[in-house]
Amino acid sequence: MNVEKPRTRIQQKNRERILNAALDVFSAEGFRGATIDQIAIAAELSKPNLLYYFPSKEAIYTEVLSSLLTTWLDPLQAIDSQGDPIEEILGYVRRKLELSRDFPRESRLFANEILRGAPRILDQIEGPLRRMVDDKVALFQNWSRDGKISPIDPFHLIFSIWATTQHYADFSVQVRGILRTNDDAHYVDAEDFLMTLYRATLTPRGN
Amino acid sequence: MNVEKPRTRIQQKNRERILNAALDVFSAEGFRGATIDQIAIAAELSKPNLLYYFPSKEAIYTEVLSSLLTTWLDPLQAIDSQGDPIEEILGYVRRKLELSRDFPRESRLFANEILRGAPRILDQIEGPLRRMVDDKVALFQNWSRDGKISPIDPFHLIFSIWATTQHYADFSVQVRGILRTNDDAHYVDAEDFLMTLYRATLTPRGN
DNA sequence: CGTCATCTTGACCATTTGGTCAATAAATCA
DNA sequence: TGATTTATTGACCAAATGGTCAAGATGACG
Repeated sequence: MNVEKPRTRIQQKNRERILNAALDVFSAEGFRGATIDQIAIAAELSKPNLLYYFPSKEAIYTEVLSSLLTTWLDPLQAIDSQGDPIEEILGYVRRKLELSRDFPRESRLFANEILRGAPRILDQIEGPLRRMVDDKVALFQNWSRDGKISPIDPFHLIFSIWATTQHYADFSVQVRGILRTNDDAHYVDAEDFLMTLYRATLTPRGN
Repeated sequence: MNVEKPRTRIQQKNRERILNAALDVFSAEGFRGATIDQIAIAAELSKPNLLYYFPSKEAIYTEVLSSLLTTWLDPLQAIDSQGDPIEEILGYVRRKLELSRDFPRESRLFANEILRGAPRILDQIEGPLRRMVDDKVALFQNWSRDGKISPIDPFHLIFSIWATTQHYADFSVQVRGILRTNDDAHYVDAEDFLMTLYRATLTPRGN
């Protein structure tokens, strides 16, 4: 998967610094809002030096974005068709929420890209992601048919999970402003709430 | 409320055109990504002419943003403490979803502003919005105490409603990419799903 | 140490972009 | 109609920004 070839350890180190700094800046300012200078400063390199490692701002951005994508979509794949339906789905919600808590920069960068119309990852969405969603949708429908979970629309179930979990990263300013908090303590309550929300919805009537 | 004083009808018309064009461009490109030229072209005016009506890009942006804000937060206020608890909350969800469908530009502009850290509306969030949320949270707690709705965390309930409804506007590219759709037909299914989701969660056990 | 490859940077360039201004055109109105 | 106010624009400017380049510094290695 990782086709990179960081020949020297200096290259290794500086590429990492740049990509990390770029994630900081891009996630906070968006692609257009970010400047090479900001990234260079954050990476503690001069601008021409940064451009020695990457040919352009665009190249840095696409590398950050694509390196993020797999990690970001992984939890969905991890849903096990052999496991207990409700626990599998709740586990997915939990993992997505953890992702929001632990990787908010990635979440915001992704959100920003989608907001802008996903110009660079639309094929990823209409390709691999769509296939994986279709796969899980079929699984959910089987679970519904077998009475393991309530008969709800599986597409919108997935959308709602994405929405509710990513909200805590993407809209964290609003969440914190309303809860009057600066730390991540509210993630505990968020998890409780989401577990209740989805358990209530997924548990078939008669249980 | 509207303290504007559009003296002539030309001013009236052109200010409207500019604000509408600005909403188009800002919601699609974000503040930094948008250029005065783009807005001017969209409004079919020359750039200096546009700057005859508004002193700066910033001024256009803040006017668009603030004119949006009241409309955006209104539905929350409309929740009636005298109505049927579950129907009131479901009605709120429905109205928020309609807002996403009918005013996606506004939703995306708002989302973008929050993503960037809400630099221009943080006081609105920590002021009026927070007060309104606190008010409704207290109401929900009363309903919970009286057994009218399930005992769930009212803050996170509100967050989840914001998240699930705005998702359809803010992430519409992703939603459409996965559903293979270009129109708004999926909003019907979305509404069904959300009604089921929140009814299942809010209905107290024993009903 | 000497040589070669890698790394770093100050100076520079072209384009984009927010914004100004003086001059002109179009309304408005006495 | 003529005078005055309002609206419009081409030309222009300064700053910001993405990117280049030649020259020098630093490492790797026999």
